[in-house]
Amino acid sequence: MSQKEDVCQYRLMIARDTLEVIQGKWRLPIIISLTHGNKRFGEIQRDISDISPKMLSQELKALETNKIIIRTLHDSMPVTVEYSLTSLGLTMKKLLDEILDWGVLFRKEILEK
Amino acid sequence: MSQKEDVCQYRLMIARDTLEVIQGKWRLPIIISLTHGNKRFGEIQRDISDISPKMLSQELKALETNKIIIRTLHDSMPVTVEYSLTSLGLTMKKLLDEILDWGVLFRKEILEK
DNA sequence: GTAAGTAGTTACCTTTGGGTGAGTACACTT
DNA sequence: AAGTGTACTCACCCAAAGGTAACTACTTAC
Repeated sequence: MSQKEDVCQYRLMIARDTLEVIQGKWRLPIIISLTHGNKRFGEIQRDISDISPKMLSQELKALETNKIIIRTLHDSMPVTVEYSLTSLGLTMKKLLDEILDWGVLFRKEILEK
Repeated sequence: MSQKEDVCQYRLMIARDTLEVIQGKWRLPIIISLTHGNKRFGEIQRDISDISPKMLSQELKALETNKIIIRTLHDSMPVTVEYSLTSLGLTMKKLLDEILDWGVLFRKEILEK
């Protein structure tokens, strides 16, 4: 196999790793919501108005497993839970920016034509 | 609603636009394959060895609809079809690079620990 | 004691995404 | 005339993703 093909194969493998983390309808929205500050369960739900508590709970767990976010329990009077990005989660900032920049471009090129 | 919340809502909307284009198991791999040069149907299939012709055909059509790739028919002796990135497809380069960079980081941080 | 807000869970159902295997249509080779 | 390579398509099936509605458990406010 040529070196060029090797590079392509390597990139395809890496892309699958990233995809495993961000795949699905809700994970990127949840991460984006958390880039705007640490949030409680209900606050994320209000940001993403059409997500059900089931999906939110499920996807938060998956993101926690992948060490993208962290769940903190506050033993205040009404027990509250705070979700925040981990240092690994924060490294997605550039990736998120590119997704948003491209989305703007796509909207300009396609959706508005 | 505060201005900060408006920004968050706007980003969530844009992210959905991008997601619509790249969502699924195969679209990013196909696009990545095409960043390594224009390819024929069979060549993409060889790059992504576990994709079925059905899925490849289906996803190529979706990417063509979104103006990410273009299908060119060559009336050579055995009729061949060449797929290539459009100018819009080429604008995904930075996004793809971030996905790959982050995948490398993720592999280092999680998969290798 | 009733309501409202916290953060979820559970069961059930539908939809979609994707897999499998076979078949098609055309041309070129032998 | 049989086989090979190109680029698919079609029918069928299953599992995963996601939606819906109801319910839980705890606390504070009224």
